[in-house]
Amino acid sequence: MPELPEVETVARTLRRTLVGRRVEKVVRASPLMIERRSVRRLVGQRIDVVDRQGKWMFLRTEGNDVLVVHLGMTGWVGVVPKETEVVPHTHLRARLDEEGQELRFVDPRRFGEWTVMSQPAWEGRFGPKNLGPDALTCSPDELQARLKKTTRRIKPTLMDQRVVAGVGNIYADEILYQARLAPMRPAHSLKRDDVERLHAAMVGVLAASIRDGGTTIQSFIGSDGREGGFQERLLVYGRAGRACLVCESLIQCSPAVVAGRSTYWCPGCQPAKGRRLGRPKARHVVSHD
DNA sequence: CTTGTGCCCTGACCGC
DNA sequence: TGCGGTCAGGGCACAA
Repeated sequence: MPELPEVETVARTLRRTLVGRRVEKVVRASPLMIERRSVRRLVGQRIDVVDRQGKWMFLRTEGNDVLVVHLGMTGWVGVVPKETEVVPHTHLRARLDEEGQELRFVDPRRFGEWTVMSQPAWEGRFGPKNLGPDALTCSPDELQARLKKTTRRIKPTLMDQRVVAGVGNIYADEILYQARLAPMRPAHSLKRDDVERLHAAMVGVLAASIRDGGTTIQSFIGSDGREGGFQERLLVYGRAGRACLVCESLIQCSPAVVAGRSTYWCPGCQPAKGRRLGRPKARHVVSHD
């Protein structure tokens, strides 16, 4: 469930609590998720930088290695006092040079990733061919150029991390709703003003969620132990059968738009291609300020 | 190229 | 109270 805003929330906490510290000793590393060679490469290294691109975190060490962290669905990473209770599914405990502090990685579902690799290996795996520009900093022009190249529907395209990095199922629905675009519209059919609305909605929704510390639906907890607040501002996700807050049409839910993934949208505000949009409403994009 | 399916995995939830 | 079934979904492999 962590998407860009949740990962950014975690990254900001790690910049405060982990950057500049050295991993002195790994107390425990579960072979279920963490390779021995990753542990070997990490021990003795200082974490210098926490980068984030989309849902991926890249922690650079002084030895020019990269600790790749993905939270998957249920991942949690953070720095805690070593006495802190060890919760189930804690896959890594590492002692830091800061007295009594421990770096921990927890992931019940094990959809996450925790790998230490060399810089060249990192470049091979996360080059521009494999991971698109971060959704927060992708320009409207770049977004349009990327959407133009494919006949796929806009929702799966937006969720394709090679196209733009950071948007998952929940935010895709919120973004398309605010942009008044039907999720099944072919990506290459979007006109300039469609893309401009899409870009504004994408940046607006993601930034608003970051300000709220992310969305906590089932499980997301920040590195500082706090839940997010954006779940209270979701306008379509999870609202199937309820009235649209703008036009009062019933919110639809279908798993058919993206294979196996639930998709929520408003048939009134997000008409399929061919139907004209209704009278534009100045306040359609709900302000999160 | 596209779409669909299934897998990984656990916990929350629902109906009986 | 308990038990089995279903669902959730990020990323990926694979088939059509």
